[in-house]
Amino acid sequence: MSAKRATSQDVARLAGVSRTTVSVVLNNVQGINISPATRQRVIEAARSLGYVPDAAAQALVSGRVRIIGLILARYSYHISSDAFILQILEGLFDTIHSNDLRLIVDIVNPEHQEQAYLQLVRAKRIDGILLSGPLVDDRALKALEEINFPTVIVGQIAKTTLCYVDVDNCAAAYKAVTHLVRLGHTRIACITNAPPSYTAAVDRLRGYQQALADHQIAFEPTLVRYGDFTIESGYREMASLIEKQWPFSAVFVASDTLALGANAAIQERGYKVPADISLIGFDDLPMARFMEPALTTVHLPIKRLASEACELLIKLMNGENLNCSNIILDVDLVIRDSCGSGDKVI
Amino acid sequence: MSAKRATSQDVARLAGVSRTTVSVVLNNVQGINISPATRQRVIEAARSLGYVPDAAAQALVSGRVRIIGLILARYSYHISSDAFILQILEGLFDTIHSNDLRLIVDIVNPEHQEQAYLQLVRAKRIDGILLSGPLVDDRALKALEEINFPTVIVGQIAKTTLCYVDVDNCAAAYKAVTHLVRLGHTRIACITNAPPSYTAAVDRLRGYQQALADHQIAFEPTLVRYGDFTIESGYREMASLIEKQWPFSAVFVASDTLALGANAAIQERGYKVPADISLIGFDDLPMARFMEPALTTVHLPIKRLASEACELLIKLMNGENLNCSNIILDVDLVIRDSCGSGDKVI
DNA sequence: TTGTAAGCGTTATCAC
DNA sequence: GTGATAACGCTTACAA
Repeated sequence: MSAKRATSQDVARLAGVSRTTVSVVLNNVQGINISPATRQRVIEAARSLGYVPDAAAQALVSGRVRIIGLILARYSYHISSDAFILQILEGLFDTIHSNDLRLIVDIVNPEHQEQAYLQLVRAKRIDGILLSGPLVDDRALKALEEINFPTVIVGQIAKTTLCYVDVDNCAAAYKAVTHLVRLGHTRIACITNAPPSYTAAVDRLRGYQQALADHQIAFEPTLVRYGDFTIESGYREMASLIEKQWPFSAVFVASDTLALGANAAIQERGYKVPADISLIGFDDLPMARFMEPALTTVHLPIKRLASEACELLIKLMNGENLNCSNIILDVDLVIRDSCGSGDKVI
Repeated sequence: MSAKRATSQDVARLAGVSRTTVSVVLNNVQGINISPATRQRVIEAARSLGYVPDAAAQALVSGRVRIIGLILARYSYHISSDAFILQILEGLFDTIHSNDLRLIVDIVNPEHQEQAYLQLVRAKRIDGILLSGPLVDDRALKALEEINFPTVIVGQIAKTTLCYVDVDNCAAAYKAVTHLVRLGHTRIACITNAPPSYTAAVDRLRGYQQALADHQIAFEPTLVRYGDFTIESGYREMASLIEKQWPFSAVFVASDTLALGANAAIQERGYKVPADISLIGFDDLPMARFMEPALTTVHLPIKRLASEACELLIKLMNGENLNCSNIILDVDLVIRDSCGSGDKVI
């Protein structure tokens, strides 16, 4: 009884009409007049049978599955400390739900994503794709472009004609470092969020360098370190920075996640933040305000980034041809307690 | 050209065989002998055409979609600070991938989850369901039980015959609080991870009380506070605890997320951890080791919880009828720097 | 060994 | 206004 699902046939039978009528009524097809009585009977029958159309059958005939793919390009062992993902999810669900869509989430290794998510597209498992994370040159992406598959990138990526939604990483980093400079710091180290193969990392580093240059501070290559998305890398690179004994009084860490690790490295070595070393982050994750000390950082509107991306994608899926209408969101500096004056150098 | 997907018909034509043969070869159907030459030709044709079977068509005929649903019962504004979710995801993907499955993620409001995820089941969008989070009494869950739909709960839930995978929350909390007692603390406060309507919260509180009782420490209702999953609630309840001036020297916070907030509340009020107040958490999230001070906590094997749950679910989906074979994983105390001796009471 | 034909549950096109 | 009928792309008895 519960075992056998009701089909539109069953509904039709119960309502005493044909399957066509059931479909027309339930999908609210315009331009066809169904008598209110019949309409009512069908709706009633559908409800009493607990009828829900079979998604596969609908997909087969309509060509659309009403599922969006969220592809996270991440090393799988990174995801558990990547709070970014959570904000994307939170930003996505409202839009997803209000459009009666579903979300398939998958993770692909940034190094060999070949085919990985293309398979979803080829099997017609998704109608559109949201790509997040450090995507470098990628053949699969090229394929998406070629077949003109609805795709939006959350973040950025070198040379592509695909839509993206992002912040201006360079400008954001510039803001952060300028804040440090204004506080009087002249020896400012930098720990990137990721290796230099990732555009976001490069852009943030560029913002750092530009801020330095615009304030007549010489760029010291020895003061920059490359992180790799993890808290651990923030800890490790900060420790290395301290050990090398190059004098500096502040650090721009291009990710709050790494800043958490950096903060621990500093304090475990007996230095105080911000008295000895000023620390500025990037992202403004929920935990930033609760770090000890509360982290000064650049606020990224990640949830909005995600929902804007999703809405853009939906337009694309509806066939609107907005070629490459990218969206760049603004960022704000959030000043808390991790930055002090730059009159002392360790 | 790229526009039109190849169908099994196309492959058959190119290989000079029938669609049946294509299906048999590509699905590696046993018991049917196909000449190696033919087999090779089919495979070759499929590759050269970039043929991937249409998932909807396969689903329609096979009755299975090869998709698992991960349902997160959360208030949407909680998810961005719920690092738990990330660990679940990380734990899931390996199993998902190696079984050629996909994952639909959805979030439902714990208060009215009616129908929300049942719709996925009814529309046959998923073959099995993984439920995480604070699930209270729930009609939809009853429905799943009735139709015997493959379901595994990550966590626990009152009165259900559904499978679950969890830790012994009570025992884990007992371990944490006993650690505090052994350190000499006798005035131990408690902040739960969630309101008392959630089983995990109640179990952890019970462990706390039991540890107290077993060590002849009187239970003080005024020393317990209820959190609500968020960092903010940890901060708020800790602040309230301090304000009330009830003497205590240690706090058991039944969630690392809340412990982060609690830690900030303590330090912002000029108290030191652990010199003035000892703090012990629950979960051992990746960030716990990097808190200032590094947080002593109970390690929950969340990734394993997730992968075990997934494997159990796969068995269920394969029709193995292991009725209610629950799995309870062990937890370990992780001693770091947030607990000191209990000889002082604030 | 390979091919033919039926059917999965919808939606959509037309006559009626 | 409503109801047959044909797709959609695949798997699988069954026949050759």
